[in-house]
This record gives sequence, C-alpha cells and structure tokens, in this order.
Amino acid sequence: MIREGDEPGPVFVILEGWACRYKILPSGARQIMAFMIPGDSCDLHVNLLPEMDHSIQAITTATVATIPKATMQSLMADHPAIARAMYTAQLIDESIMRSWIVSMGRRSSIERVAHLMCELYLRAYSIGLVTDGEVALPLSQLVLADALGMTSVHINRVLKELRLAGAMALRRGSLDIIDPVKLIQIAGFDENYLHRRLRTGSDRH
Amino acid sequence: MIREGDEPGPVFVILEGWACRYKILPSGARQIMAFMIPGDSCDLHVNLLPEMDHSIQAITTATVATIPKATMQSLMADHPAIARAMYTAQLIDESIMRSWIVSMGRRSSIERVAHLMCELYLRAYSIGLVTDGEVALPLSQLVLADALGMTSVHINRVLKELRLAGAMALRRGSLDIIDPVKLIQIAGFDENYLHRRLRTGSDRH
DNA sequence: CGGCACATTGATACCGATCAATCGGGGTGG
DNA sequence: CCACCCCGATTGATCGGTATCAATGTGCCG
Repeated sequence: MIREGDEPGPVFVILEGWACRYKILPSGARQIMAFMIPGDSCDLHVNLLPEMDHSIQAITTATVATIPKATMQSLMADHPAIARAMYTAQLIDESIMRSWIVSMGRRSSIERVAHLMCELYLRAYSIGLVTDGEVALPLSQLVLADALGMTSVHINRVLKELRLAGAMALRRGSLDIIDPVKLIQIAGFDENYLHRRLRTGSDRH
Repeated sequence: MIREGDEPGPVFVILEGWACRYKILPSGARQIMAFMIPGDSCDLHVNLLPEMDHSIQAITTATVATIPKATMQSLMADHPAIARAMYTAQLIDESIMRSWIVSMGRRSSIERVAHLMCELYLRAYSIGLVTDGEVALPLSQLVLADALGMTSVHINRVLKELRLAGAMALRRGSLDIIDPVKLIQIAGFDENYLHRRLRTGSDRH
C-alpha cells in the first residue's frame, strides 16, 4: 500500500481485512511495528513529512478507503468531534507502540506472545471480530515472528507451550482463548494502555 | 514529573536537561521508551485520555515549562505555524518510537547501542549540544541498559567493544564519536526517520 | 495430482543474562 | 582534611534462552 521513501499521499482507513506497518533492514530482516485492523487509519498529518519512513502492507485481502488531503482538512476543521476522535485514535496508536517497546525490551518470548494475543483479542473484540471466544486472526507464524522480534521456529514452540499450558490455542486463522486469567497472568497484561472507553455494563472482558 | 495512572495535566516542554518516558513492569524491570532533550515536549492532546499509561522522569536536573491546557488550545488555534510545528514534532517522536521497535526486535546488542548513539548524536547536534565532536550525554550505563532492553553489565562490554573498534568512546557524561563512518556502518543507521529539515549548505553531518 | 507455503520437530551454537567480586570516584560526615 | 561509603563501572565464570540449520509433515490451491 505504501513503500518507505514514498511521498505521503492521502490518509488511509482500513475498512476490512488486516494490514501492518513494517521496515526492512539492510540485512533483509523485517520488523513489523503495528497491526492495523478495520477502523484503524494511517497517521493524520503525514503530509507534514517529506517522505515515509516505513512501509505499509496488507496482510489479508483488504478494502481500504482513501481520504484526500483537502477532504481531511475540511473534515477536521468543520467537525470537532471527528477531530477529537482522530487525535484520540492517534494517541492510542502511540500508546500501543510504547507497549510494544516494553514487550521487546523486557518480556520473555512467551510473555511477548501472550501479551500480543491479549492486545489483539481486545482490539478485535471492540470491533466485533469475536464470536464464542474465538477471534479471527489471519496471522501466520512468520508474521508473528516478524512482529515480536523472534524466529518463526521459536514462535511455534512458544505457541505449543501456551497450548499445553491450557492458556490459548492458535489455529490457522483463529485464536481460541482457553483460560483468559492464565493468559493475562503469563503476559503480565494491563489493558490500561489501550484506553478503552467502550465499556458497557454488560461487558465482562 | 508524571506517574503512570495520573490524570494528564498541562503540556510539558523541556527547556534544559534530560528526561525519559518509562514503564515499570510487575517484575520491577524498567523499560525506557524515549529520551527527551531540550525542545521536546510531551504529547499534545494527552488531555483526551483519562489517565497516563506511562511515567516521565528527569534524568538530570532539568528545567521544564508547563503550558496550561487552555493556553495550549488558543495557541494551536491562533497560530497555525505553531500548530504545524507541534504536529510535526509529534510525528517525529512516533517515527523514533518505530525505529526503537526495529532496534529491539531485529538488531544485535552492538548494533542497538551504535544506533542509539547515532540518533542521540544527531538530535543533540540539532539543538547545539555538540562541541568538537563531543556530545554531553548524561546517561549512566544502567539508564542505557533500561532503554535498550539489556543489562548494564552487557552494555559495559558492548561499549568496550565499540571503543576497541575505534568507533566511539562513551565516558562519564560525554560521547566521543571517533569514526562516524564506522559507527554508522555498525549501526546500519539511516537518518531518514529523524526527518531533519535543518540541513544547511555547510552541514556536513 | 502436484507444488508450495506454512507448521512442526530435533540437534547444536551462540549471544546475552545472571551471579559475583573488585575497582574507582565523588560526596559526606566526623 | 581525611576516612568512609555508596553508586556506577568493570571484569570473570557460568547458565539459559533463542537463533540457526536441517529435515519432515500437512493442508490448500491451482
């Protein structure tokens, strides 16, 4: 969708499917820095920068809306509520990035995997991607590895460990959280960084 | 300066000294997610979020300006140029965070250290903290370790390696870049993510 | 039906953590 | 003024977690 070095164009909003931000190092290694799910958008104000410093790619087939710069500007100017919502979304994206830095720096591989699964579960939940405790997660082990700074081989072993521990099971395309408490405990997960304001009385997650 | 869980207050701007954002894990481990130097500010719009998801601490004695929410809002509304500058600064902060994720995930410890030194050198340079190729870097090895996801013991060994390689030397409080080309090569450093628009004809950095 | 990408498992190497001890320097109290 | 003390830096020995290399299994799609 966007390549590093490109000139920033219109703002993207994911309507359907999954995408990710990533960088490729000279060595050829890839590091994914964010997953984007329906409702997520690329940075507003990107136009302020001369060129992109990372790439964005669809993980699944996806439908994406593009909002031209001019439309965006009038939208932000004329509708304060929309502007607020976009700034808030931006802040949460940043918060998620910070939590990824924490994961990469100070969590073991099993904690990292568990933590990411907790995050993705909640994000997927809040946009209605969860049915019967199962989440549609179209992420291959190779993609997970590139997001978590590990090898796909090692991701595989960690997933096995989590399965044997009875915490969660990740099958082709869907995540099954078996024991939420155990998973959260392993991850050391604190959802405060997601700043969810979607809670309702009936929400027991 | 700010503790995780606090309610966001006024916007801070660092005038002098160094500060950092960080989180403490349940295990007691600390992960630093950003260094802030004079001219850097905390997130605008933080007020949109109900509570802080991380803490901010001064590393050295520092002088900090606080801008009340109301002042900030009128400032942004009345001076488009200032608003632009703040949005740009915000975008660059994000870009730096992304590059930290890449470092933590896919760079070896020596590459990580070299990369951070390149970044801090350029940032310090652009605000005039460099004299005779020496930068004032008031960072203890323990602080560096918490920023790079390593142990202070291992940081020490890596610094020694970089010194013996003739790339750079970090003494108490000051960084001496001996062979910039070598350091950049070790780091695999590409400054594009800093989006420096300060370049002048005489700037040979 | 064949091929290909992804998942799985085993054996081994190595990087960085951990534990432990010593050193050095700057600030403080006697 | 000097001795002490404490924190950060340094070095050594050892352990453990992940990467790496390699081979095989498996399901999907053309």
